Amino acid sequence: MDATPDVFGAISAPARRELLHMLASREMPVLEIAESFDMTLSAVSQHLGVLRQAGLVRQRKDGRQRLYSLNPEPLQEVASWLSYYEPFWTDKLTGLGKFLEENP
Amino acid sequence: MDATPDVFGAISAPARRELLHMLASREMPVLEIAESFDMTLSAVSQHLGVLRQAGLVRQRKDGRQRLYSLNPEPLQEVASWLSYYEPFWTDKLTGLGKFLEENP
DNA sequence: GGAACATTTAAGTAAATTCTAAAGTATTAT
DNA sequence: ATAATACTTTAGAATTTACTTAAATGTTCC
Repeated sequence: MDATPDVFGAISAPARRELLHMLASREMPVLEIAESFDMTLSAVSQHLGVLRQAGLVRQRKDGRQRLYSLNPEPLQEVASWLSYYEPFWTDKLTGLGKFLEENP
Repeated sequence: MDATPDVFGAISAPARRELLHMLASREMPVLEIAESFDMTLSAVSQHLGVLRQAGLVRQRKDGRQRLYSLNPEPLQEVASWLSYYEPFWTDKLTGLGKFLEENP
């Protein structure tokens, strides 16, 4: 029950990144998702909960199943954070960065 | 002493993201870095250690100081992970994604 | 040499994370 | 109504994390 929707924290666990990757292909119920994982259904459900809190997945009720699907929007926060650093490695390749660093 | 250089884990802590941001401007010794943080010098040093294990910062000895600098290359792993999801949110905006989802 | 400085490492603690097993809640089937 | 299914939630153990304080290491200054 964490009120903070921490995207960076949510994607820090490899298992959760795998979950996102699975859900990128299509909407899926928990049982089907859990088949691919070497952990309890309960553990998978808990991971999905974390992703949900971060807004990275959506849940939809369909009978007794809960269908989960990817909601990639919050990843934009990561993308925009990263975009700040992108020039650093592209510049390293072009040599421009070195020039700018030496001429502030 | 974790042997795994986990970039995602390294950037998951807000304090460490701040550290990276600081070091993006220039090389700095630990004391100067720590001034901006509301924690012990020791804590900062430990965070820098985590970043170093992930390869995100470089350390250089200069007299009794250790000068830290940004090494953004490992962030490319995050960038390439993210690039997989980028089409999802751009497509949402253009409407192309919806079409592709509906016509698999 | 010894004191002051810059930093790391060690030791300990509190809190958060990740899991399991078991119990609880809906929903469907008989 | 009962039983089975699909899932969530709770409770608890084991591990990891994020700190603090204190001791240890290396470097410069006198």
